[in-house]
Amino acid sequence: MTAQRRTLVHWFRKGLRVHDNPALFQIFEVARAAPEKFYVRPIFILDPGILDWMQVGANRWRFLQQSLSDLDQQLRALNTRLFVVRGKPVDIFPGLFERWQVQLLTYETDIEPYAVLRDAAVQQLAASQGVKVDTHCSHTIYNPELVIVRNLGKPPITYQKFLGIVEKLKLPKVLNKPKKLPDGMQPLADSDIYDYPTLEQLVKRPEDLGINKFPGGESEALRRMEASLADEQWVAKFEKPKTAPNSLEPSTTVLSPYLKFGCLSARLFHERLQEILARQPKHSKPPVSLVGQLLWREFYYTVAAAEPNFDRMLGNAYCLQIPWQEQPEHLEAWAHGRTGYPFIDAIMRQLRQEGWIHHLARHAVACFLTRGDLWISWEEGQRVFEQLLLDQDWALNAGNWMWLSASAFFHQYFRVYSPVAFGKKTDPKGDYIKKYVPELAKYPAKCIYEPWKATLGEQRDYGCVLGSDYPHRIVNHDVVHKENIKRMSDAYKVNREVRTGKQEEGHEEEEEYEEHPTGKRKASSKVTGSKLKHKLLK
DNA sequence: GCAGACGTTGTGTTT
DNA sequence: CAAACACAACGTCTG
Repeated sequence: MTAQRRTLVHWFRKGLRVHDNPALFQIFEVARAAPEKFYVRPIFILDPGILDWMQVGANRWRFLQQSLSDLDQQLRALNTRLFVVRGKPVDIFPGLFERWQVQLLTYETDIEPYAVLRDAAVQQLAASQGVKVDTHCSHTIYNPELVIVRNLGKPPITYQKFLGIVEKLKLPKVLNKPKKLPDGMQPLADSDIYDYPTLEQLVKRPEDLGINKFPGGESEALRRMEASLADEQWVAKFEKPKTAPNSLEPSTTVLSPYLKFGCLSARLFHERLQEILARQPKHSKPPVSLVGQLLWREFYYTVAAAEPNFDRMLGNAYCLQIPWQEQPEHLEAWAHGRTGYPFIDAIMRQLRQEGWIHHLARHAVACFLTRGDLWISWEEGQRVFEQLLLDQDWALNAGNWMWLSASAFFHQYFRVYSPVAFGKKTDPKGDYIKKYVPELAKYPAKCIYEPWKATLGEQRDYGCVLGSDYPHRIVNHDVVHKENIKRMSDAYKVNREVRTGKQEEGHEEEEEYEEHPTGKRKASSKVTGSKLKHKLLK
């Protein structure tokens, strides 16, 4: 072993891939230019600090484990391997920099507040130890910071405005995977302490694991992308609102979990889509097209990059202040698929079992939890999704919850999804319900979406009596959704008054607002300022 | 400052 | 059976 060799480190966080990975690519380029001078160590840090920041359910732990296993395989094919290190980055790096004689550290940038703080601290450590750090923006097609600059310092808050900005930006050059390293660049003396974790090490509650319908990893991501792209007619015609939320097999690509972890490059997927569309003169367009779906992701990343409180109502510049109420029993019923609304319950059970539900299914259950029926804060729903979704993504989860609760980006709060009617359009017989709420399997089409319409005798015949075999509905949608529209109207009025500083005609006593606990997350100092503003709402 | 157009994905009834 | 409309009416952007 040559003692003088310095080490080149690429730090994987998201971006768990070797294709189109500029920060990894850079390490390989530098290494190949002077193979006798360097060792190469691609690392992943199992950071226990992440658990203060977010909840990760068993299915997503498994997805991560599979992604790391695949990543190690990809790297070994390139004549290196994955080095997994356990601990907090700020505790680990000083020792690694020293022991490995690190010369260069590269990583992909991330806009999530936890990552921003973490990375700033690591940058500082690196600087103090003379380690050069290079970062690359490759998780999104467009750099959120650049989009904000091009919109004169503020993120665009409508999709159309966002489109107008990014249409003028140039597209990134998509990279292949790097060429194999020459022999001898892998340090020899490493034991198995850097092996990627086993399933048993990561999944603390194996009883929570559902079927492994969407295995993690770059190989599976690319396979899945190719499968989706194979039917070019389908790609060209794709319109998201026309796909079914309750088909038994997904009606969309299910590439979201792979994009979330960066097993698939959004930039590569975008490029491949553009190639196909160039051959298909008649094709759908954003916001409904497949490219449009990628751009929704970019949109939320851009706005979220400008607001550290993007996942909260308080102190969030984009979020309307709405007096949601704490209702633990209703929340619990919703989260576990026991609302008594079969369509809602089927969706929530599919989510818990499989870790993925269709976008429109998310609409239905999110509307139901918040402005539609239960009047519970979108933050509560966000937390449940955060735990259960394979594709959980900080910016997208928060952004979509604000959208659905009409707290930001979407404002037509009087458009309420019916937990009965919405699903019937694409699954009139209720096959989807029968799969995920099997106790209702014998219910006929005429009442499977509204089992309370069956008489007690019929319920016995169908082998499922409400109140004992399946819950009574916890609210009456026809009644509460109208009350909630009124509440939304009142809340919007108060927000307008705060915004304009004027009181409107016919102003009446406002509902008392009780602050609800925000869980583990500590309120940052930024919250305080807007709490003042929030007081004004009373 | 203001009117009008527009906004990925509502429902239920009428024509 | 698809399209149009009422429902009661939001915020953002543009000219």
